Amino acid sequence: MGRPPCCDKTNVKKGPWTAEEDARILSYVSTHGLGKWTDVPKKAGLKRCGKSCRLRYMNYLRPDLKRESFSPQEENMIVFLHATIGSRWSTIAQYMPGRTDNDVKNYWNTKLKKKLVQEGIDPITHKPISEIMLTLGGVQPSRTSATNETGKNGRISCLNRDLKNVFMSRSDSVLDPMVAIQNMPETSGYDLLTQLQAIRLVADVSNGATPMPEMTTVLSELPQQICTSTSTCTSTAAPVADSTRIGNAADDLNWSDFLVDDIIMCIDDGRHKEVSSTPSTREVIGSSTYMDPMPPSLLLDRHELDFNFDFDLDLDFP
DNA sequence: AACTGTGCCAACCGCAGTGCC
DNA sequence: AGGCACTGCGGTTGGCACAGT
Repeated sequence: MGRPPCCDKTNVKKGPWTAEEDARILSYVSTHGLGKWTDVPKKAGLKRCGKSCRLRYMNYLRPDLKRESFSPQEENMIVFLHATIGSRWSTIAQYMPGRTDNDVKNYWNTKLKKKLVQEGIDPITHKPISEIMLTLGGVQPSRTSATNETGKNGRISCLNRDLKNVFMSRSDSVLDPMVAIQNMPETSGYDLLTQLQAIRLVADVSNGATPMPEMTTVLSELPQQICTSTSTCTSTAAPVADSTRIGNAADDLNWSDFLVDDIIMCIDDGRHKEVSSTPSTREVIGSSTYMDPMPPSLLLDRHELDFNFDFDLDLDFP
């Protein structure tokens, strides 16, 4: 037996909203505030489902919504967060003031996905498409085919290949994340551990977890130029991590920086356990195998570790 | 001008999570 | 503990606008 309908479907209007209906919702919200959406149709005199009212307000009528198109910084932000936490649009939207989950989702589906494919990156796994082809059936993509697939000039594929070579030539780093960390070159701005902690914090917050006090301390100790406090978020969405934060330096990023590699390593009581990176990010992040010192989701490959996490992480917590 | 294809975005739908009784 | 109501999320769809033929 299925779930009962949330409202009387036969007596509910569907389709585009009229200006009058919008005005009624705005009037209702200004008087009664947010919440109790099931009461809204009755009290506002609308023949709409409560869910529909909520959606209309949150996605269209909210006063803090941005109308302009997505900036390159926002694009980079979405790609990065998608690579980190998967298609958790509402979480991603929380890091983008003025954007709704629907906005982000639509933008991803209509623009970013295609853009990544054009760059030779699989939008689901964030791996190079050529690499996936190798995995699926051992097809060795030729230079020409790689060129054709990227739709451009294979620039990204070549870059990935080159990075891969560096990566593979340093198997010691690959096999032991701690060795990898020790072998890491100095990254500009602040150290790798801090970067990883910052990534973990983002993942934790996105996973609904309350950040450990020491994590927020870590962030508070980040260099001033990175953690510029420009928070002016006006979003009504709750745990708002405002801002401009990841913005600034995202300009310098290339989307290949967000590539996820084949193998990530778990530390298991000192033993190394190889796990596939293919399960969805949701599974990884939500996994009970989440363990210290570094959770699987944060055992990023060399590419990502080299990634200069030069975001403006200015996170506000409730 | 008419038709077709494509892109985009608002809205819908079904399900999961949560809190209350 | 279990049922119910409500809220929120993510996937999908409908339809409009525009470009191309």
